[in-house]
Amino acid sequence: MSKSAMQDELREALTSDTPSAKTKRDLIESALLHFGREGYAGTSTRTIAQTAKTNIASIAYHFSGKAGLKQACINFIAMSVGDVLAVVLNRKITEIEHMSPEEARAKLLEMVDRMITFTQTNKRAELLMSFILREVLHSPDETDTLYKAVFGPLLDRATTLLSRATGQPATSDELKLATFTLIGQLLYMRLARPFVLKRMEWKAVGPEELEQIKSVIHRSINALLDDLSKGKSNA
Amino acid sequence: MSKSAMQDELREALTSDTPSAKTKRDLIESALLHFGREGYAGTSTRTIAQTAKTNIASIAYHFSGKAGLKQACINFIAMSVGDVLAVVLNRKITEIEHMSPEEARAKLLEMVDRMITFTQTNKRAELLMSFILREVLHSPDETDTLYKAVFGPLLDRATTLLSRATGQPATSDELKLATFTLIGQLLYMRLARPFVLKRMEWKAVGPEELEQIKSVIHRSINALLDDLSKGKSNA
DNA sequence: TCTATTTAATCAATCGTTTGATTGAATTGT
DNA sequence: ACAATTCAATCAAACGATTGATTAAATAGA
Repeated sequence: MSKSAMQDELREALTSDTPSAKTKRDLIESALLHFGREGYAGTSTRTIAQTAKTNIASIAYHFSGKAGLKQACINFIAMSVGDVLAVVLNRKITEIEHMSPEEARAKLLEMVDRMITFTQTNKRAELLMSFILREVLHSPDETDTLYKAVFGPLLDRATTLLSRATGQPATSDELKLATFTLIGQLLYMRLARPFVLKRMEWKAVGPEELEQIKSVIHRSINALLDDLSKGKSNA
Repeated sequence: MSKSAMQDELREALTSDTPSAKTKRDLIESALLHFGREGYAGTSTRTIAQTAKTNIASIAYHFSGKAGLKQACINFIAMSVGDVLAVVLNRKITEIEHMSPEEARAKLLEMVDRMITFTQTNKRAELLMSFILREVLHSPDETDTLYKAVFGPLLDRATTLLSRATGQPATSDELKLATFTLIGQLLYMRLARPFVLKRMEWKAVGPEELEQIKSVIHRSINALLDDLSKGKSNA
């Protein structure tokens, strides 16, 4: 079964209004919450079932065990984040390739903006990021689903925009690596939030703080884009 | 008891050659390994004791339980990483404040270089980063020890260098936030290694790949420094 | 009715911790 | 100086609690 077919099946299984679909949804929702907060090993099936207001045996019945429920969570994340990315990256790569440098830069910054807003303000984003990060930390060799459904397309679009905005070939190693520094900045700003709050003497990240973060990352990315564009003529 | 006093005590307790010191060292070493790999909840005291080649009861005896051993690991990290930083950041802040912009930029890049090499190549660094990240993810409100002993001093030095290199005041929010984007780039490049390897079609990060990473991050940071320096005259 | 789903109860296994016994090296008393 | 005692340290064994999984009976939906 192909990746997208699996996600379509999952989507249908979760969006229908059969009683079984609701139980599945509740279980995934609950598992996502607890896995993200306490980690996989730190979460008991009883806790998951209790939050989902269902019986422990439901986990085995619907997902054939705790491990299956985790995999369902991964698929769910791949699906839902894929939806978010579909909005952000609604343009196909071929469209991007015909953009002017200015247009591409604006699009890239808009995409970065959305990602910052999502990571910094969305409550569910916190759980998703925790879940993904724990998965990468614990099973770095089993991140294929997440890469193919989330990070692969994201990196593809970002690198292509970066290429259009700077005039550098999208195939160059430097540009592909630069994409990581670009995304790394904004993701780290969320991961290290406890340290950011301490350092900036903030109590929380509200609208004002969000704008400050956006401003700094914009400036950093614009500087990098300018420099990479210069490199075009230098090369 | 002050933080440094606690760490001095810990250092003495671990470096002496009494039988108890060796057992403590072995237990912390083992716990660091397993906590970093499988997480706190995912690691059993039996596994820890087995790797440390001692009895399970030793954990309760020396650290009054699993939780105490985790705290000892945190203190150990704060101590050892503090030592690493002491070498990297051997200059006092007052010395930095008398550097020329060129000198400060060179020092900043040298510091970034060391951090990249450490995070990308040091085997222990992988465990430390995993441990720290899991801690930040799971107990964001209990990261005081790590902040005060590791990230606080690091951010202080980096921001001061950034200030000298750009002419911007070290107290400005923009500069303090820029420090996070700076450090975030290189840390993320290590955290997201599974994705970096997939994207770059690398099998591992060897000397050549390390140089490519350094080159890109150097370029990104230099671009940011140039831009922030321009901002001095613009403001 | 007949299948799909939920439920309470129970399973063996593993969890962190505690126990009491044992060791050998200090410390004490004479 | 030497036996008596105390002490820190380690050990195997067992504790009650909790884990993920499973069962068979009860319930719900078509």
